[in-house]
Amino acid sequence: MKKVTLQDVADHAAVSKSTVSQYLNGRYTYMGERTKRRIEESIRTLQYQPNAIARSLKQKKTTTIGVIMANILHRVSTQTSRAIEDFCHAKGYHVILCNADDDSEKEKQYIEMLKAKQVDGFIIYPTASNEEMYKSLLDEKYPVVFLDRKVKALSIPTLTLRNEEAMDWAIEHLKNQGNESIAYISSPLTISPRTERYDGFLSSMKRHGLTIQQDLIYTDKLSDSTSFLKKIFSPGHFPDAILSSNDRSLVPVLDYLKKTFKGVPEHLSILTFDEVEYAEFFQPSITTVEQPAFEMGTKAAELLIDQIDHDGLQHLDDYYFGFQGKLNIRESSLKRGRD
Amino acid sequence: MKKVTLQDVADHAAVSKSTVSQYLNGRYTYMGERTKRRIEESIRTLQYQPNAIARSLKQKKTTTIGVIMANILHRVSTQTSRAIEDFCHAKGYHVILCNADDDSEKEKQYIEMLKAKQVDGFIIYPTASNEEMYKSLLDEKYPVVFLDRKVKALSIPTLTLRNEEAMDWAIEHLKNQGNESIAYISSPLTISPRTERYDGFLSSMKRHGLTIQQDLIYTDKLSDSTSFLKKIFSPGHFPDAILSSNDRSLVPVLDYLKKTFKGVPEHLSILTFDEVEYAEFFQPSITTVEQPAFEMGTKAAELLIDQIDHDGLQHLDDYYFGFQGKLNIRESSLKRGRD
DNA sequence: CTGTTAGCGCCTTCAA
DNA sequence: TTGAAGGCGCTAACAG
Repeated sequence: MKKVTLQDVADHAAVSKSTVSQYLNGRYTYMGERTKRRIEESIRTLQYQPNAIARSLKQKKTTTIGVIMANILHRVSTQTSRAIEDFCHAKGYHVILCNADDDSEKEKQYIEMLKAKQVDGFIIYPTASNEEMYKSLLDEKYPVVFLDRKVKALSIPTLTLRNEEAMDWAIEHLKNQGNESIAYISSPLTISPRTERYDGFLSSMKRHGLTIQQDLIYTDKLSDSTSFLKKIFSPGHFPDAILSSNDRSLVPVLDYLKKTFKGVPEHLSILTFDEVEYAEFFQPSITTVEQPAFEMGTKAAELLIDQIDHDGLQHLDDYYFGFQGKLNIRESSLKRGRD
Repeated sequence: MKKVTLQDVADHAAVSKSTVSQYLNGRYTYMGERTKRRIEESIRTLQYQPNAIARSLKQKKTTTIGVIMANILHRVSTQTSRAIEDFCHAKGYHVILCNADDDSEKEKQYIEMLKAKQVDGFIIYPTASNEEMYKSLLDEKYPVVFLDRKVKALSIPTLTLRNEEAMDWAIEHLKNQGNESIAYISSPLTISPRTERYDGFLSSMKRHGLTIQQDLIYTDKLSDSTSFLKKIFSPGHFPDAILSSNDRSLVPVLDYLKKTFKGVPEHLSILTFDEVEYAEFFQPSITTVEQPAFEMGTKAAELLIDQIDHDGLQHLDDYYFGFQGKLNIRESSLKRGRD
């Protein structure tokens, strides 16, 4: 079954290719009612479907964008990508999703491939070490939006959670609930959300007059965190609370507590960044700082498509868009849950 | 900054376009060492990047596949899509992800758009009512693979969990733990996994000599399930166990139990289809039937790309691929957890 | 109001 | 071993 082309339709309707093309692109202005009808019918009977590739070649526009994220398996990424897809679909764009796993080589490779595919723009969760690549994208006038992480000194719209602010609320809440010594667990401080949260933790602790205890702080590979947990959760050391910098770093904590204490001790508060699915159903339910993932994804797509449609990056007064976190206060951090 | 084309490279290297094209496609066989080197250098200095769109137009191949799923927010879909993406990336393919939300109109629209974009094949979570569309895909020789749901009477490779088998294991396990009266909750029986599980439930109950109590069975919109839950979880009615047909239908159950009993009563077993994130950390931890999502995604991609590469659907002896579920036995279904 | 023409950037015979 | 020419399917002037 051969593909039917514009030419076929033109033949069938006894008009020329360009007339059909006009019709397809809604340039009816000067078209005879009869021609129009004939074309319409030919299209229907031949089951003609335009070839978007050919059109793209001509128009230098693919109505496709590339999204390069760290890992779709992360809940936040999933939600963000869904929001992006929804927005794009509404605007007639398609989304090619790539998982770079925070590997800058892989990221680079993906960007190259997507450029070859002539995508109209990029939404990227930038890795730490690919500034060159990003700069070249800018040089080539590719519309780009960054999500979740900041890359300093590039005029690229960037959307992130306002980490310091959210951290401050978290600390304040913990303090209000009577927690004095607060432990902190995070993956290595390689990307901006982690450093921002960590810095925010330190400064907020200070601001609230709480003592920062270095031996209650862990910022290294989670797979090696057991001895840290063992140390801080031993008699005499027990912190009042533990603050986890994202949903992944919560896992070893819960794991350890479950194994060692058959649950969360009454006198321990838990709070984590990132919303956890079914957090309400934990015992105790877990207090979280939730990112507005849908909002952020939608906004990212909107900014990108804006750039694409006004072809070229428009100058923005501010390239940074901070989003407010939401503190979901649940049992795990409430004083009254524990006396 | 104009895009540099094959022509530019040819000019720069003082050869013709076709020679450069040869070079790009690895047809070195008869190429002079010097020409080769000149081309190499020109490409480098001009930073030439081939235009995949132009190539696609000529070759009628986009190395892009379309994936149409119900909803990426579902954990299983996320995992499957990640597996698909990984496999495709390894094979040099790109993935366009679409969320049809089990809406056959939306699905149709997506398929049309992806056809226009000339994707090389489809992986689809078919909705109930789009047989026409699927048939036309087959007629047009599009490689297609179905995931998770069966559409009868179409020769399309289909991958699903072996629902009846998994259900049988679940029932057997529950029975072994001393559960006699088992409640069942499911969304409306619109797609094959739901009907298969439901049918499996009925027949397995029978086979194990357990009484099926109609008033303990709910197969309707989850948003309306409260009165059902209220009824079965009232004194005198309480079932020994409740079996949830997927992760979504577990939510109202946990929700109700949490609100009403401040947790899961000692004497109630819970078992759900679909793995639940952090299920181990629930109190009690939840017993689940896990789908091998990665395996299924990988296999789906493999089957599809196989079809694409051997262009045209190859005849298979059997178009059905059943995958074994994994029963993750945790506290929520263990007798000893409760006496 | 409609047809002719000339590409978009690349690949692919076929000659040279 | 390399080049010239034609065409993939569509769009966009410019004529007519």
